[in-house]
Formats: sequence, C-alpha cells, structure tokens
Amino acid sequence: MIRTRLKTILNDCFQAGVPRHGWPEEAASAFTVEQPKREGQGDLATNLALVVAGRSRQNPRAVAAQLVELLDGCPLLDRVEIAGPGFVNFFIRPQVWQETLSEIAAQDAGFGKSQAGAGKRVLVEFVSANPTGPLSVGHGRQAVLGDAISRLLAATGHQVTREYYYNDAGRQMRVLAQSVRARYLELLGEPGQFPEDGYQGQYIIDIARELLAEQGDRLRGSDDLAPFKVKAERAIFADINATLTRLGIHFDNYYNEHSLYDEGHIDAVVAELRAKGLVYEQDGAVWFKTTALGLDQDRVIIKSTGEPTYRLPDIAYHREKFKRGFDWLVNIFGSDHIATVPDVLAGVRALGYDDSKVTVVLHQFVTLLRDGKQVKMSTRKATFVTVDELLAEVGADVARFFFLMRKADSQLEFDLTLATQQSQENPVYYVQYGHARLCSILRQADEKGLDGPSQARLALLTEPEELGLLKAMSAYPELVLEAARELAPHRVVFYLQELAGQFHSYYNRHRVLGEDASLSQARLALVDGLRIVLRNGLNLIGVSAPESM
RNA sequence: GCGCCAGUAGCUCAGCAGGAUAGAGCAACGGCCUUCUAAGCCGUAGGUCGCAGGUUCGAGCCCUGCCUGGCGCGCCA
Repeated sequence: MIRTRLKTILNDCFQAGVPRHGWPEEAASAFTVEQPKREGQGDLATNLALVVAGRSRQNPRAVAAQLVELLDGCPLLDRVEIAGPGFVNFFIRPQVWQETLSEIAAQDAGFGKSQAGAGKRVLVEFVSANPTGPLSVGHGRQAVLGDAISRLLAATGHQVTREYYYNDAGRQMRVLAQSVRARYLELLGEPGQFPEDGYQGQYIIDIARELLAEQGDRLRGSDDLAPFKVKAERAIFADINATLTRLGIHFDNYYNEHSLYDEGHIDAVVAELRAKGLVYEQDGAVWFKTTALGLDQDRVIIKSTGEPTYRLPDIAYHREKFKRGFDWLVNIFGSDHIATVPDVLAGVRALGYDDSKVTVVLHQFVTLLRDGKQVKMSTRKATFVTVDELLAEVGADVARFFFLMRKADSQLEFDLTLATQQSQENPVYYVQYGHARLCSILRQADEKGLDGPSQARLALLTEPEELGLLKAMSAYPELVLEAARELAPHRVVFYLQELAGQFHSYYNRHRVLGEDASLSQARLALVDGLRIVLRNGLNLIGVSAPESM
C-alpha cells in the first residue's frame, strides 16, 4: 500500500527527471521499490538511480542525488539516504505506517482486494477428472490449487468462472462399466469376467453391490453396458462432489465433452482446420498437421476407428471457451499432461484465436510421507491414497494449507506425520492460533469492560515490533496482487506464516492490555488490524480462521 | 535421442520482474509458563545456491554446456 504510493511518487519524479537531467525515457518501467533486507537500509528502497545510470552512462550516485532533490518535501518521508552503489533508502514517517490501521479497519473484509482485473472474464478449468474413481491426492492438490487461484483472481477484481470438464463416454468409461458388471456378476456367483485393465478399487464392488440391491439379478444376461455405466458415473460423481465440498470447493459449471459432439463443434473444428489445409488422411486416420504450426510432429485427431483422440475435443472445447466470451483461459493441469498443451495451443492458433490468452499452470506430483518414509501409491492397483482418506486424517484446513505450501512447479511432499500433529510443529495451527489469540485479546478487553480499539492515539505505536507489523500489514494488498499476477497462492501461505510469526513474537514481548489505557487502545487497534489481515489471508486460501482454539 | 520441471542448511522448501552481508519451517542443542491462549517465545549451530564457463556496475535468478532426479514424447486421457 505504502510501497504503491511511493512508487507513484517516484514515477512522477522520474518524469520530471527526464527533461531536467536527461534520464532515459525507456527506464520508466524498469526500476522497482522494495523492502531492503537489512536493518539501517530504510523501510523501502529503490534502484532507480542504478537503472537510470545503467542506461545512460551516468554516475549512479549522482543520479541518486538528483532523485533526492526531486523528492524534497515529500510528505511520506522522514528522510532519505543514498547508499551502496546508488540505492536510495527511504525512511517513512511512523505516522504513515500507523495510519494504515485506519484504512484496514475501514476496509475490513475488503482490505487486500482490488480492481486490477476489473472487467476481465476469466475461466479457470481444473480437476476435470473423468468419473472413473475417487479423487487421488494428486487431484486434491490440483483442486485446491485451482480454487485458490480462482480466489486470488476474484480478489483482484476478475470475473471468475470455475469449470470442471469431463468425459463420460469413450474407452475409460467402457472399461469402468465392464469392471462394474464383472463385480456384479461375481456377486451373482459368476466370476472370471473382470477386464484385463479394469478398475480394481473396492469402490467398484460397492457400486456393484448397490446395483444388485436396486436391480436384483435382472442385468445378468444383458450385453448392454449402459446400466452399469450410468450407475457408476452417478455414484462416482456424487462421491467426487462430496469430496470437493468437504474441501470447500464448488464449481460454477460442469462441461460435458459430449455436448461438443451433440452441438456439432467437433465436426466444425475438423471442417475449419481442413479448410485451412491443416488436416489430412493417412493410414485410415485423420491427422492434424501440427508441423505446419511449428511443432515437431503431426498428430492424429480421429483414429482409424472413427473415434476422435482426446486432442480434437480439447481443441473444440477451447474454441468454445473463447466463443463464450472469456478474455483469459487458465488451465490447471498435472504435469503428466504437459505433452497435450502445445497441440491444444496450436489448434487454438490455427482457429484464429490468440493463444497468449491461454495460461496453463502445470503442477508437479504429490508424494506422501509418513514417519519419514514414502507411502507407495499405484493407480492400477488402486492403492493410491484418496482425498477422502487424507481428509479423514487431517481435515480440510490442513489439507488445503499443505497443498498450497509449495509452488506448483515443485513436487510436493506431503508430510502426514507433521500434518496430523495438533501441535506447535504444524504450520497451519501456527497461523490459525495467531488469529485465535488476537480474537482472544479482543474478547478479554471486551469482557473486562475496557475501551475497545481506537484510532485516536496510533502515534503511541512506536515499538520496533509494532512498526514491523504495520509494515507487513501494509504490504498485504501488494502481496495479493503479485500472488494473483503469478497465479501463485503459495505466496499467501508464506506471507501468513511470516505475519503470524511476527505477531507471536510481539505478543511474547509486549502486553496489549496494560495499565496505560491509551496505549492499550492503540495496541487493540493494532490487534484488530492484524486479526483482519490474517482472516482475509486465510479466507484467500480457503482455510478457516477460528476465533478460539 | 528430444521436450518440460526441479536441484539452495541434516530434511522439506521460500527467495517477491537481476540488487546491498542468501532466508523460513522441521530436526539438533540451551533457556522462558502465579501476568492478554506455551498450538507460543528467546538463543545456539548449520551453506562451494548441482558443476563449469559466459553476459554486467551487480547473478541463487539471465545465456551456453554438462551432471542428477521427476514427468512426458500413443490411432490412452
């Protein structure tokens, strides 16, 4: 917040410096304002002089001196210093930090939100697991990541639609239906039908058992897979939705791949690509000439059996996303889908859409760790750990927090031993406990009949820890903007851990409710502000902010 | 063979559009509860940022090559 204000002021100074000192115009967007790492280097610092000097062969310290002169009389600043190779360090007046508390209190739940993405319609596609089985921990990571990214985008003013794309036709579902039928027949005393690549999980048997209860043995002789497919799809989708709900995730829309066929979009895409000379027949299959679009090999889009490969509906689906009027398409995929991305983007480009409006967030895999040892998982043997099993152990808050502790690019090691500890080692509770503590102080003040938080004497907040907290709180809106820009919710998680830590430290050193009534009121204002920021941050990642623990 | 991701403290990971003397949590060691919640705090120790070059005022971050691990390279999704 303060940083942004200072940046604005520096932009003005820069514009003044261009004619007056011959600063190079093109450096306008290159300089930054940051928090220095070390004590004594001010509250904020800029590399403006270094950037300007680097592009105009001037002495950086001389440019810094010119900047300092231009800044003369700035109301935010207590003093400025030129340091090192030409950094300009800013010492902000304490009052400026203290006043942020009034803004936080006034904005309350709105603090941290912005309109940076106003008017931008963005579609976030994630999970998109076909209904063949319960969600695995890998899906869990994706679900939480997609949801948190959606929250970040919404908090920055984007108009967000969360969408789940699925396919209930095709080979996978056929095998699923066959698996259910085999289990059904086994229950009727006819074993031996289980398909080679069938789904082996217990849930298939459960579905078969339900089917048996509902239908008796009347499906025994039929060759029709439809009843098995329909039953399995319904049961599994209900299960998936229940899991997502437990994780606190809802979708605005479920997009069925099949509708792309029904509405003729698949044929239309093929026709369009064919008209552009990007399609040809070979070996009985239809190929998409991706080599003409800069890729290293052509790809089959319709198999010789007449069935499209996943690629074709994927392209048609993206075409529909654009046609539905979205300005930005964000896809969250597991890294095993990496190979499909270039093909889809090529298809989008070939159809005349701007593929720079598609952002793909690829996340790496999840491994589970228990007692320092990796938990072995296999999809085929259905020995993978499901999100439901995970939730039964650790709960939604912990699951969400842990899934967001790493950036998407990093593999995520989920330490179950740490996650199940209801104690100090667990970072989730560390942050939540901070919030509960803050609420507790406010409660105590209320119960003791003390005067509540007051903005009247904020000037009393002069302890280094207090100013440190105010600075951190003031940085929250920028943090949200950056996390949204980078689609990186882990930034919020790290911020919260840091802020909670600063507060715990402050709490142990200074007393909020003390003898001095004015000081207590000012500190209560600080406490209330912290409560708001921690709560808003936790909301942003979908983790609850308990008022007591 | 090719593509993408990763390689930073014993372990798991941050490092914010190239910035100043590289950070956190866990584990280890030593302290702090008659006072607003000890699910907390304070302190100690811990590093050739995979390796080698390059770019520049400045590189963990950018470029090139190599090494290691993960994921892919299907008429599976």
